[in-house]
Amino acid sequence: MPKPIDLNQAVRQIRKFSQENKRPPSFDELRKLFRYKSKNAAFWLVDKLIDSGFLKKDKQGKILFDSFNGVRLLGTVQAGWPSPAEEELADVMSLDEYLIKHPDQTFLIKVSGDSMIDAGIHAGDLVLVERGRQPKHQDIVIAEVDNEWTMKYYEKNGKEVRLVAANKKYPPIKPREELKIGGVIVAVIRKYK
Amino acid sequence: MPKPIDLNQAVRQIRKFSQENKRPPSFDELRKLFRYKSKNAAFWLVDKLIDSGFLKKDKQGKILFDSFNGVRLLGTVQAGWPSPAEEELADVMSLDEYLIKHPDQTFLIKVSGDSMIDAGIHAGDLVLVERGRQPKHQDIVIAEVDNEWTMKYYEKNGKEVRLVAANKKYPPIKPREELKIGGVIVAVIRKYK
DNA sequence: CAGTATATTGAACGAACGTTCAAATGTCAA
DNA sequence: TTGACATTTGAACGTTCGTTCAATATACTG
Repeated sequence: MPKPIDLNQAVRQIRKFSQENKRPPSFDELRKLFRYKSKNAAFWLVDKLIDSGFLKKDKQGKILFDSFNGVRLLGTVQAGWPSPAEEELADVMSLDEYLIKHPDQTFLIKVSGDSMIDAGIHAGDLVLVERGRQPKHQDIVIAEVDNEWTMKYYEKNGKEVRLVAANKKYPPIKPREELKIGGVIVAVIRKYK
Repeated sequence: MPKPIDLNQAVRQIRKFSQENKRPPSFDELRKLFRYKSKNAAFWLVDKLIDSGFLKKDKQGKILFDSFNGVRLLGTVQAGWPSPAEEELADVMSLDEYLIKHPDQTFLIKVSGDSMIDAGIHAGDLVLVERGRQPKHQDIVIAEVDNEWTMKYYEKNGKEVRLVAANKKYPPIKPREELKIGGVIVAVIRKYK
């Protein structure tokens, strides 16, 4: 038999194509990518990748790449750096899909101020905010207090609701009238450099 | 003239299709999506969206959606909640593309331990690590110290290199021999719930 | 060496693709 | 009412699409 093909590398090439073109390749584009002379060789390759669970096809037979935008998810810091073999097997995860469940109701907002500093949320961080969701006890919310918007812990004991900053400088707030909640923080993102 | 179409809503529908199908729609799929009877109506719509800068086409004429995975990027927390008009105009940003410049060299690792707690990096957070990059002064790196991998600040004064934890509990380390750097932290991600 | 499973070629098919053109529709202003 | 313009229809074109089939090449096994 001819030399067996490296499925992992094939997937990587297809992922690269998809990232660059923002869409999965067609079979003829795959033929060029792998330097086949026949389109059917690509067809055959894709079938093999599907059998191995790397790819899918949609109803029209087009290649469906579940998460061509993403990073490999490895173990923990302590585990240190994995071997190349482990790297290959790592799951690829799209941060967008992982963090954003409801794209229409989710926004990215830059943090200013230090009211949540003890929760590890610094000025300059980005927070993913989902609006229109009912906050639960100890969720971090964006709320309007005295005509100003801030981030606070949402604390509910029985019927009493308090807004608590993660910073001793700021006292807890018991909203007297209606409580305006802009949204619930679902994630924090800090980018360096 | 017939009633003008809502470009913003059109873009939103196309984005939704792209998210669900992991690829941009074809013109015939657009026809169905907008309930046109002629494929050319969709063609015309796309032309208009391109003129307005919402879309592009690639060399093959296929619809190219720059970031159909993404969130709308709004202002700051203090600015509070924007009006619907502002929401429409907000830039859509893909977290994957924003955070990951070199997909092949970037990994997601779960943080254990508290060595970087004062830098707002908690146990359970995810860090994006880029390998094979030369760390600069004050970068956060993953390094091997005494056969253990940890996160530390990389500090370089002249020729002397130190690894400093963001936690007073741990003393700075001056590596005696070679210094094994696993990678440089480019982002921190914390997901709630 | 022959046998066999894997891998690749080449040609062909109907369907879906992006694109074009001419014609028809609706709606507002004059 | 009419003219001007924006939108939609419908049909047609060459091209690329996913898929199929038969034939061939490759490299390991017995």
